[in-house]
This record gives sequence, structure tokens and C-alpha cells, in this order.
Amino acid sequence: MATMQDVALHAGVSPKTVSRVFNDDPHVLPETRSKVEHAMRELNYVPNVLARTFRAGRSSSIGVAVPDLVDPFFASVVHAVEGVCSLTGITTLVTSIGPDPARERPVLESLLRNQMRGLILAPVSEDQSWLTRWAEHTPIIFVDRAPSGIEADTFIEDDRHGAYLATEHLIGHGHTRIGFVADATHPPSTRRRLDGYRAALADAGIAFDESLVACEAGGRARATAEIDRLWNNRMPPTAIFSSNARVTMDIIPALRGRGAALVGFGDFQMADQLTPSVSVVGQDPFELGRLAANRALARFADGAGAHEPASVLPVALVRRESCGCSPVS
Amino acid sequence: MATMQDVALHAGVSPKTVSRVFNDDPHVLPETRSKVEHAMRELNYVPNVLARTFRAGRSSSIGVAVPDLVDPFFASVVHAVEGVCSLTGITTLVTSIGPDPARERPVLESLLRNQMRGLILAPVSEDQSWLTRWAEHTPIIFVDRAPSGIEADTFIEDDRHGAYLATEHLIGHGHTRIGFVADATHPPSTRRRLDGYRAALADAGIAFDESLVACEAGGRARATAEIDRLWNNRMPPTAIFSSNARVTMDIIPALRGRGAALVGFGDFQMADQLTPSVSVVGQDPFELGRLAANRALARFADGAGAHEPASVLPVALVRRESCGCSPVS
DNA sequence: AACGCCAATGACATCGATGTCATAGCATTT
DNA sequence: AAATGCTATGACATCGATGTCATTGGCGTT
Repeated sequence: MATMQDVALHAGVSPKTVSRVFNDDPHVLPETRSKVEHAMRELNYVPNVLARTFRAGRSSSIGVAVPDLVDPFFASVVHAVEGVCSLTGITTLVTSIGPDPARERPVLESLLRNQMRGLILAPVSEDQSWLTRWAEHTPIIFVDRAPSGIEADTFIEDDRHGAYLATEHLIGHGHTRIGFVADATHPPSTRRRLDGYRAALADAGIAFDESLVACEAGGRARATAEIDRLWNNRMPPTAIFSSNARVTMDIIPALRGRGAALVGFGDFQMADQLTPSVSVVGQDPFELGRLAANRALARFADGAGAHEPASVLPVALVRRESCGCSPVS
Repeated sequence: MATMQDVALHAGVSPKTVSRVFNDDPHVLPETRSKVEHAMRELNYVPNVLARTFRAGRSSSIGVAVPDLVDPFFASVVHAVEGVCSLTGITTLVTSIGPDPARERPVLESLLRNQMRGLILAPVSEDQSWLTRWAEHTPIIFVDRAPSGIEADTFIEDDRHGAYLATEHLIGHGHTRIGFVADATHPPSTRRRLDGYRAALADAGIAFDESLVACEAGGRARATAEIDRLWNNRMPPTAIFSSNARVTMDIIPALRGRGAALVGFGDFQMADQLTPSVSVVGQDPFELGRLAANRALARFADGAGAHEPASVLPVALVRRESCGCSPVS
């Protein structure tokens, strides 16, 4: 790996001149320039990004941390961020945090230690106050899940309204016993979805029944167990609202033959091809990622400290068959 | 951001001593050590990874580049790599290349310029010979798709055999007009799958019919067009072999009502929940990622130059309903 | 008491690129 | 001809951590 020194020696100039040529500094004689360019080609010179970013003090990459890359929702968010950043020559460094809240801090710190230019984050833990120190220098943008213990730019969906719509719709189909299924209680987004669910029940004059809430349905096995539990209820549900796409996919097998209506939060691939096709609250993960990336880029200019009130993206009910609607033509 | 200098000043020692404390060098008096540790805590010292890796000459991260993160197959590969690397304190830097072969080289070069410790790659282009220069210093491991123009460690699935199995199985159900659908012709894996398909036909004494091959089926719209085209054939197919999971998902809507049997290469979420459930050739992306990551780690010790013959992971037919089998109890 | 040895610590150079300032050379002005 | 200005180039310092070697001082040996 040739360095600038090598090129300089080869071209008979100083390293600084090589640097100037490389960075298109106009103060170089055409003759000198071509000598240097020739030497660079000869030695196959490639700049050492490590040295450059070290000198510059911060890298030209932006970190993206999401709970799970295998989740198509987050994959789309990441995809959007990559799209925006690749246009500006900024590298995206993607990591998945995993389901364990305790892993969040170490994973993020090892990311941030690389002098990231910025961080786009969908947290899994319940406290991000320790990020304050980093936030002073590094813009941090929260997506999908609002931060706690720290204020920062945030882009979330209208979880509450989406859950309200879904629940209201099921109520409109005549259901009064509607189960709420999730894979964890703590994420703020799940809480807001539970809120919306309860609000819709309340507005329809239906009493909230704790025994219809099942929040341990992560993975097919536990999903099945939770659904069994719900149906062992004295009065089983006749409809289910599932609080995210992963859970929706996990409970579908368990729901077979139970004749329950279903609406899930979050669309997923093949949802429209299942029998019955699954009605969902449609989010726009790509837009979420796009907005977050653009905000991050804007903060590189503005400075890291500032932040605006959370942006709440609208969601819409996508009626398919599982809610009880008839297939659309 | 405090530096070692700051800590040294604060503790009244030299920067070198701070470095020693930080790196658990035994040649430090306990008293000095605690003084330094106190200063570090006081100033909230965090090492500058950029400076460290710059000094060390190479970073402690491994690059992972796949065509598409939204594809659950590659998402699983990445997940496995992350799992292995996180145990050894190596950061994984994930990028998706996208469908355009021309983007591959710039994307990878910008990754490699960061002095990656190694690279795990599922290429989209047809020539990786330019990687030779990097491969001398940086172990490069190919997954899912074998390299061309360069020799390197490679982990692929048994594409040919998988396609053979699938085609043979469809033939066993009495089909003689079997369509082959893909989203591109050039990836070596697709070619091998086409090979396997042709071999199975040949072994059964069925003539290969060019007009049953449709290789432009990327995305739902084009998938629908390709299926329409196949069915406009004078003798339409009665069964379809789809060469990857994305294509399988894309053609399913178009196949509705056509009564064709279907086997796809690659399992996907919900494949077992569709009606009919979709028979597939099952791969093991997680294992693929795990093996690749372990090989990369091994190369860090061995040195980059070497490589072993490609490892071919076995695949197995997962019989569900779409091939014509009856549901398993 | 003289010598050598080892442990603890620090001074300095180093990695590669680049910012700052100096200098040499040439042209233009008065 | 001297003063001024401007351009092309280079010397040197710098970013932060750490490898190398030197220095200091205490201890044990003969």
C-alpha cells in the first residue's frame, strides 16, 4: 500500500504537493500535477481513509442501529438511510442491537467510539440518558421509538392513532372481545399502541379486560402459548390486534381454525397473499428512514446540539380480509 | 472529549503511563494506576478508536456486503456474522450493494479503504478480479455466490443439486412442462440452478424448452409480465421452479388461479402459511454466515493470502403443498 | 563499596494526511 | 532599481495512541 510519501519520492516532490494534487488544489503547476498523477497511477496509490478521518477528527460515516435487521421494517429503514447517504458520499455503518436491552449500551458505545458523524437509532432499552454526553458532539436521530432520558430529533409513526383505527375497525365489525398481543411491554411504541387500543375500547363503551392482553408472544412457540392462553379464557376473544408485524406473523399459525378476526400493526411481505389476507395498519418505514437520514445530514451543518419536536408520520388502515371485510375487487 | 494527554496532565504522569494503565500493562505501580484510573473517571475518558486503529494500521471491523439487506436470506447471513464477530469484539460494518452491478466496485472500495480487517461478500457483478490487490492484505470470503476472476474462500449452497431435487420432484408429480423463473441470468448461483434444472429434465428424458425460461421476473410487476408471457405460450407450463425466494414471493400473486405447481429455491417467512403452502428448497443462511465469519476470523491468524476450495452446503427439499404433495399431518 | 539488574516511568518518534506558515522565484508597479 | 505582490512549493507541526529506547532509583550480590 503506497503512501503519499512514496508517491512524493517517486515524483520528486514533497508529500504536501501530492496532497494538493490529490485534493484538486489549484495552486499546482500543470506540469507538476501531471508528474504526480503519473506517479500515483504508477504506484497504484489509494488514500488511507483511517489516516484522513483521524486527522479530520471525525469519520465520514453515519451509524445506524436497529433492534433487528431481519425484521423487514427495520431493513427498509436502513435501506432508505443507505440510499440518502450514498448520494452524499457518507458511508452507513449498520448494526443490529438484538433483543436484549442490556446489550444496547455496549453496542452503541462501540459504534460511537468510531467518531461517527451521526447516529440513527431505534432503541430497545428503556433509558438512553447516558447518550447525552455523545449527543453534544454527535447528532443522534431516533426512529420508530422515542428516546427516554434524553431529548433528540425523533421520527415515529402515529402508533396511538393506528392502534385506535385498527381497534375501532374491529369494533365496527361487531367485536367486543378483542385481544391485544405484543412481544414486549416496554417499548414506548408498544405502550402507545396499547393506549390507542384502550382509547378505542373506551370510546365504544367497552370495558378494558386485562386478561385479553398478551405481551409475551415473541417467536412462534411463545406466540402459540399466548394464543392458547387467551383462548383458555372463560370468554375467549373473537378478534386480535397484534402490535407489530413480527408478532402478527408469529401468531398466524396459532390462530388457524379459531375463526378470529385479525388486524396487525405493520405491513409485511405476503400479508396480501395469505388466506385470509391480513389487514394491517400500514406504516412507511422507507419514508421514516429517508426523513431521519435527511435530518442527520442537516444536523451536520447546523451543529449537533439542536433538535426539533418529534415528527409523527401518519399511518393508515389497509383493509384486507382478516378483519372481516370482504376482498376488494 | 478528553484525550490521553488530558488524563496524563490531570494525574500528573506521562501520556505513556496512561496508555499503560489503559492497556493493563503490569509495569505500573498500584498507586500510580489508581491515580490514573481516578483521573480517567473524572474526565470521562473514552479512547479515540480512530487514532488507535490508525496507529495499529488496520481497523478491528469486518465488512459485510450483500446485494440487499431487505432480503431475509441475506439478513440472516448478516445476523450470523454479527453474532460470531460480536463475541470476539470485532465490529461488523454492513452495506448493501443494491441490484446494480456497476455500483459494486465503488461500494466495496469505499468499504475497503477503511482498512477493514476482512470482507465477507455476496457479489452482484460478474467480475471481481480487481479485488486481487486487496485480497493480498485483507482476507475476503465469498458467500452464496462464488467469485469470478479471483480465487478466495467461498461458501455456497448446493445450488445445482437443490434445483435438481426440485425439478425432479415436480417431474415425479407428472409435470413435463416446467417453467424456470429468475430475476437475472448472470449470478453464478442462478446459472448453477438452471444447470440443475436442465440436468433433471435431461435425466427424465424431457427436452429442454427455451421458451419456458423467464429470467426477467424481478419485482411484482415484471414477475406478473413474465408469468403472463409463459402462459401465452402455445403449451403453457403446468409447474414452475423459481430460482430464489424473492422471485417466488413476487410470482405468487400472478400464479393465482393458474393451477400451476410451484417449488421455490429458498425458504421465506410465511411460506408455510400461504394457501397452498409453498414447497421450497431449504437453505441455511445462518450457517452460511456463521461459517464465513469463522473462516474470516481464522484468516486473521493465518494470514490473508491462503484460501481453501469452496465449501458447498447441502440443501434439502421442504415438501409442502404447492408442489402437489398433500399437507403433512 | 562497587557493580549489575530489574521495575517504573518518561521522552521521543511514529503511523499518513493535511493545516500553517515560510520561502523562493517571478512579474508588476513607481 | 527598489519595493510590492503573487504563485508554486516545501518544512514542520499536528491529530491521539503507542512502540522503542533511555533514565532513574531501589535492591541484591560479592
